[in-house]
Amino acid sequence: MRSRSSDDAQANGTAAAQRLIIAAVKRIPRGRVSTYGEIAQLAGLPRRARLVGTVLRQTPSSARVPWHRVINAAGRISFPENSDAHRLQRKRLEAERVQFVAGRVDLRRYGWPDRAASLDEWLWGAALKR
DNA sequence: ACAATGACGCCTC
DNA sequence: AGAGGCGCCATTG
Repeated sequence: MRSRSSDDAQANGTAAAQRLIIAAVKRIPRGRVSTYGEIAQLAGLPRRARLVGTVLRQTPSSARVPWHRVINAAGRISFPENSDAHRLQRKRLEAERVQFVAGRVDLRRYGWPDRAASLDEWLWGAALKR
């Protein structure tokens, strides 16, 4: 009985971290995106943004994890523009109606969870903005 | 065991 | 706004 419940507490050992990260990514709603850092935060692993990428990289496509909904804090896809991975991710996001403007996704609009940088702007948004 | 790498992020210029 | 520098930290060589 490998009582690894103690590991889970800290989620230091990567096995536990991996589980937590995958679970967080699965929560991202269709048509929305999240960032590596945000997912790490949600998984209870602050400061481990890079680990999120590492875990996703090691996760086989058969796991059916919506990895394409994870982008970087700049609102950009973290794969080289001219790579197949980049094109695939962008294609999948656009298929979910996530819009790209100048190769970038507006996190205020598609970001998940809702990041009301300014509750005021979220409430009054368009109205104030003009 | 040590050094390099990277699906990152934040702070400065 | 964009680019560079540095911190973070698990994985790789």
